[in-house]
Amino acid sequence: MADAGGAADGAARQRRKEARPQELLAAALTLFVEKGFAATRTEEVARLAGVSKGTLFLYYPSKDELFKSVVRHNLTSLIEEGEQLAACFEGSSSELLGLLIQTWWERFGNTPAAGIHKVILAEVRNFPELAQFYADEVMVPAERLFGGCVERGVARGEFRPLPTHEVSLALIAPLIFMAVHRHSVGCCPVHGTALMDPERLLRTQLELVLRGLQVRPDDRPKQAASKASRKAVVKPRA
Amino acid sequence: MADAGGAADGAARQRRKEARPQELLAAALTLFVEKGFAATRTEEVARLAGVSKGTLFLYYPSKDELFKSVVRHNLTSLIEEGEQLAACFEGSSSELLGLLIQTWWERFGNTPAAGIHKVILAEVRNFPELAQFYADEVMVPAERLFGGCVERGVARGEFRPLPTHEVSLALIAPLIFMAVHRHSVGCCPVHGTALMDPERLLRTQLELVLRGLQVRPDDRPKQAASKASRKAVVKPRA
DNA sequence: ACCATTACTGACCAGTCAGTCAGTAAATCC
DNA sequence: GGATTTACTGACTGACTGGTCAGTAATGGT
Repeated sequence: MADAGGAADGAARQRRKEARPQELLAAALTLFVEKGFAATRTEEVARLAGVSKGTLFLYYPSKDELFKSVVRHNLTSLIEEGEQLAACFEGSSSELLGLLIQTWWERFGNTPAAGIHKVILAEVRNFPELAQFYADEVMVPAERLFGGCVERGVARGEFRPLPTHEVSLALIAPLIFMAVHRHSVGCCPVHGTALMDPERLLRTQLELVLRGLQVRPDDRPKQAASKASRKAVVKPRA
Repeated sequence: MADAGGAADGAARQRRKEARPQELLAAALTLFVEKGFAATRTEEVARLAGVSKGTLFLYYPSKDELFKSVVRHNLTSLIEEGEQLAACFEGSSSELLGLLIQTWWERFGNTPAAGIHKVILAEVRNFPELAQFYADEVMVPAERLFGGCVERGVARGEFRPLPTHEVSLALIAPLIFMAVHRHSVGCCPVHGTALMDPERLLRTQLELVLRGLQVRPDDRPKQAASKASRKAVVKPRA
C-alpha cells in the first residue's frame, strides 16, 4: 500500500500544515481498520501519512485522541443526506426504503470509512465515552430515519403496523453487518465459500422484509391477526 | 469480576493439571472479548484463571497459540445440534426455521462464547489462517443448515424459490449481528436509546422474512413476477 | 543576503509486556 | 520420614512503543 496522499516518496521535507490532519486521519483509519487500535503503532500511522512520528504528536496529543478524532471525523453527519432524501420524497415508502439503503451503501458502506464500524464494535468497551457518541451519531439518527420511513408507510396504508423499533433495527442490522464483514472476513481469501455480493444480498434482504411489511388483501382490518403474527399489535412506538 | 473457576481466592497453591487448560481458555475468552487480543495482558489472563503467568506458558506456548486455542475451542461443532434438529423435524419449514434460530440463540448467542464472533471479526486480518477456520467451522455449515431448510420449504411448496445463498445469509446475518452487538455496544450504558431486546428483535426479523418467503395466493405459477420482485427468479443455487 | 518564525525530524527515554527459568512446594512412592 | 517427581511460581530480561524535545530546514519578510 502506498502512502495516504502524504508527501511524494523521495521528495524533500515539506511544510503543509493544512493538509496534515486530514492525511493523518486517513492513514490512521486505514491502519486501525486493518489491525485494530492496540496493534497499530503510531510510527506506522505517521509513515503512511508521509510524516515522522513527532509530527503526528504535533497535531494529536495522544494515540487515544487520534483514535477519537478518527471516529468523530468518520461518523459525523452521516445521516443528513438520508434525512433530506426522505423529506422530499414523493413515491411509495417501499421505494423510499430501497433508495435509502442503496444510497447508504453507495455513499458510505462501500467506502473505506465503513470500516470504522468494525473498529468501534471492537473497541467501545475500551473507550466507554465512545458508546454514547456512537448512539448519538449513528444509532439514534438511523433509527429516526428508518423509523420515520416505516411509520410513513403505515400511515399511507402500505405497511402493516408492526413495532417500529424492531423493524428499524431489522433494516439497519444488515447494513452494519455488511459494512463490518467487508472489512474483516471479507478481506481474507477463503476457499469453499461463495464470496458474497453485498449489493445482491442487500437487495434480497430488502425484498424479503418489504414483502413481510406489506399489507395483504386478506389482512382484514378488524380481525385479530392470525397465529403467525400475534405480536404484531398496533403499538407504534416502543 | 471473580476468577474464572480457578483456585479459590486465598487458598494455597494447588496442582490441578487437568483443570488448568479449560480454566485458562475461559479466562482468555472473557478478556479477549472484553478488551481485544492486543490489549489483553497474559498476566491478567493467568490471574483470572487463578494461576501465575508462568503457568499459562506451561500450557500454551505463546499468546498467539492461546488465542487460536480459544477460537478453536469455542467454534468447533456449533452446528451439529442444529443439523440433528433439522434432520428429524416433521413440521413446517417456517416452524423449523423459527426453532433453529431460537435454539441457536438460547444455546449459543446468549452465552459468553458468543463474544468470540466479535473477536474474530476484529482480528481475522491479523491472523489470516483464522479466516479459513471460521469459514469451515461457521459460515459453510451454517449456510448448509439454513440453506437446506430453505430448500426444504421450497420443495414443500411453502416458500417462493428465491436464491438460497442470499436468503441463508439474510437469516444468519441478524444472528451474528446480535451476538456481536451484545458484547460491544450492548455492554455499555447509553442514554437515549431504547435498549434492544435480542429475542424480540430476532422474532420480529424472522416473522418479516418468513412472510416475505411465503407463497401468496396471488403468486400465479406461470405469471412473471410483478415489479416488486423482478429478481426473484427461480435459480435455487448461486 | 540575513533574520525570524515555525513546521518538521528522529534519537532518546521511560514504561510495558511476552516469554524464561531457577527455585519452591505439592503430591507420590518407598 | 525421606527421596523423587513435577506442577507451579514470580523475579527477571530483552524487545518494543507511546510520547518528548533539542535541533534542522523550509518559508516569508525586510
